[in-house]
Amino acid sequence: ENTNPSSSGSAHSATKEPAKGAAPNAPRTRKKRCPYSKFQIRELEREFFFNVYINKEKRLQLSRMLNLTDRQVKIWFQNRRMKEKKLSRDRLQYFSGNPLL
Amino acid sequence: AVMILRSRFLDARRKRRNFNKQATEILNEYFYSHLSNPYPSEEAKEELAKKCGITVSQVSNWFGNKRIRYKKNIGKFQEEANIYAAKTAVTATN
DNA sequence: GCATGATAAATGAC
DNA sequence: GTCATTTATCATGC
Repeated sequence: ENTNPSSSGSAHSATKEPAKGAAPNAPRTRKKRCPYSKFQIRELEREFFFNVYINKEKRLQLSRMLNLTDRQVKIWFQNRRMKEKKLSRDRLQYFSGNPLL
Repeated sequence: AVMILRSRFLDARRKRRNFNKQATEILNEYFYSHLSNPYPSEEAKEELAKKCGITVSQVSNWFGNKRIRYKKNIGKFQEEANIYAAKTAVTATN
């Protein structure tokens, strides 16, 4: 259910989207947000369960397996850590501010 | 009982509810009276959250959505912009 | 049928 | 690295 746009002809183009060498005035178009597939999420979550911080090696391995760039996996773990922190904050606020139990 | 509360908490997003009119009023007042820089500080967010009866995260979400949706279609918000501009102008003169 | 609140990718400040 | 944010997308309200 996820046709990755990064696989435009080659799945091994390592980590960059804008060509830096040629164009000096690069408009630097922001990469469009593309939701990840269920399979990609499952694998990312699985690794996140084992360690919130991922190694560089495992990161490269995961990125190849999921057809994502190394940068995308890194960003995903950063956002996932922020999500976990927010969930903890909301949990705390929810269970402390209300007279339940 | 705890499980019910917990499950309801976990998918709280799935069942979003609109803010009451008073809260939206307060948020819009702040937004249009700071239209040149609609970025409330952390303290301002906490105060808005308290006055609106919502969380700080909800205040951040509201301003994030409001900023981009306003920027994307200023014309659509022109009417309510004038309303709140007049409202804040009245309160400023009083 | 869009308006609206919350979340998911992606960027940039620091 | 964290973290506020931008942006698109999701899910719901009405």
